[in-house]
Amino acid sequence: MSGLGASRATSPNATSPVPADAWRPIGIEDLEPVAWEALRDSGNVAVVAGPGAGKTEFLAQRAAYFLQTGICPWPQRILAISFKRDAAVNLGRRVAARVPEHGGRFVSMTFDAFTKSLVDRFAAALPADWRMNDEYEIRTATGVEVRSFLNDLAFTAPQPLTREVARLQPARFMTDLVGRWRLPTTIPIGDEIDATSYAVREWWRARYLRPGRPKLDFVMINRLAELLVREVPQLRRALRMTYPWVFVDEFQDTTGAQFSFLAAVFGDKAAVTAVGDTKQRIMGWAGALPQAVQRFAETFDATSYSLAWNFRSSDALVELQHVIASKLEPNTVRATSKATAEDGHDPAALWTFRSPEREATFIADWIARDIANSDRSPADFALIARQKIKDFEPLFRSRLAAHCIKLRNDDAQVGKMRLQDLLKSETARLLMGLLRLAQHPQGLASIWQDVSTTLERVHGAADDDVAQRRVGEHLTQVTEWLRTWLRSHSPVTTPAADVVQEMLDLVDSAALQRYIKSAVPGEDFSLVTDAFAARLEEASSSATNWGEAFDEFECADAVVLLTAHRSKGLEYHTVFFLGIHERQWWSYQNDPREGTSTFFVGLSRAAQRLILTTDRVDSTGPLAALFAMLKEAGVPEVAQD
DNA sequence: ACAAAGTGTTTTTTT
DNA sequence: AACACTTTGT
Repeated sequence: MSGLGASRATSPNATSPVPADAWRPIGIEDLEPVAWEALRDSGNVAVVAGPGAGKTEFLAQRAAYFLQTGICPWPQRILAISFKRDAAVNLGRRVAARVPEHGGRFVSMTFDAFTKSLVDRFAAALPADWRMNDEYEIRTATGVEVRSFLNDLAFTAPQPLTREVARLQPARFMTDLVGRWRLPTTIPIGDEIDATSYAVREWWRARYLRPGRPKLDFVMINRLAELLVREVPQLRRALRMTYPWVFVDEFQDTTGAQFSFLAAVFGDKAAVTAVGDTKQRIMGWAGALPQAVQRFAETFDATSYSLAWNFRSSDALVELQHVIASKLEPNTVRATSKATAEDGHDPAALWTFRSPEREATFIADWIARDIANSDRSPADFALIARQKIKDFEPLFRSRLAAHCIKLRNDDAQVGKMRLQDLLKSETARLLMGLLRLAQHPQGLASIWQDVSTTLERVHGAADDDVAQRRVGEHLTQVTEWLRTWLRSHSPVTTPAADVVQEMLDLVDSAALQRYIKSAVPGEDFSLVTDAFAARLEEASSSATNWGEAFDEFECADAVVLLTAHRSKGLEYHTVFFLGIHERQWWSYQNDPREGTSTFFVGLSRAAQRLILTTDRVDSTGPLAALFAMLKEAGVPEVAQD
């Protein structure tokens, strides 16, 4: 079997292996002693690591170690699985930068991309009862669809099951029931044992096992992939041979379906490295297993390692984080801060305000003053809230604008996308790169590099000098044309859609679309270009020149406003955690564990300063536990009115 | 026609 | 908890 990986591997004699004990980390000073142990452990490994421990960096170094020492010899590969596309791309890039000569043997993709690729390639090998009669379509069932399905089923279910079927929870149906149901090789007719199996089988009948196009969502694709690897031993063997090493990032977010898939493919014979932090599990409502990391260690008989260094936060903030971490996991070891401590300011405070307006004004003034008195820039500050980011945006935008400081709402809806996703998409990066090159007459080397690398891939010129030169010349021309075009069009009067169209006319947009489809599957080309146009329209409406419009589009140097969920994995010098009150944290009492984790994730983004805000410190209300933790950590309360 | 009562949503990922 | 939206009752 060939071509299981996404990219081609480099030839075997590109480099000679480095002896294992002579190997040194690349691009970083050193690793902590426990990380060294975990890195050298070639079995199943569970790495537990808190905020700022450098989980992704650890995986990148472990990959470099395996590839350079020949522990993972050519042509074998490492498979890295992440949950978010963005995380998969970041990890892939990091490894490619560390070990370019082996980059092709590090395959980094999302869980869903991996399972879908298996179903797409090997659907013909599915057992007869599960064979697809037509091309499937991806349709995620809405809550309403699931609810009405279960409602109807309660009436049609056989007598002894009706009561139980009626009691099934629609919200948990897909993740917990469909997700954990292993598809039987042959579908039994009648004789249902229990309500769950009956309901799930009927779900498959209604969406998949029926005439017409099957409707699948990612949970169902996962189940088909699990059935494939369970039923087709050759496929299982091929996967294990191709990928003797498997990395899974953010393991605490693993769902039941994903866990059982991993066990089915790599349960033995492959060495799986799971990295995660149970204390940062904030996706439980989306089906994340409660004890995924612990279960992994047990099921895969993995050796556990706990990283204890924190490269992000000052010692005082690590101490504060430890108080909350201990509530989530009583045996947590206090991390050691490896961040350079700054002095001159208090590490943490809880501010109370009488009104949202006063809060926004005070904080905007405070940020402006802090920037004026330091070498910090707006991008060093983040405003984090639990939810309803929309409510904060106008207030803070206007107050910050008074000091000429921009605000970027990463949670904002742009067309059919979120701003954070748009700014990170491959297509948007390329389009903005082209505009920037056209804008700057002398050109920016890094942007040129970025754009031309992408265009080389678009035109399949990666290993061909002549074709590369042609792409380079073409880019010079495109840049010139675009520059002339922009000169003759004003940002205020030109519809942004025309700018996008002009660019797509200048580059080979068909080739670009094909490239995007193969390189970043899941990135919907027209969705991104529409969102790009919408954002550019907004950004250019008040701009006096194109440069200003592009700055406004990217908002690279701006105070960032985002949800605690969206802030996961990010860090800022100063974090304002807004709205520690019941209106934002109404769901806290439904699930205090997950609520505390969300709190922990948000506040652990801060490197040097953390300021929490509320309207009233209510030490007896529903959020008493949160305020008590802050009190225990010695966070001073300051009434700012 | 309008008010009262009921329901859904909020945090979000994946091709 | 608080809001937006829909259904029901007079």
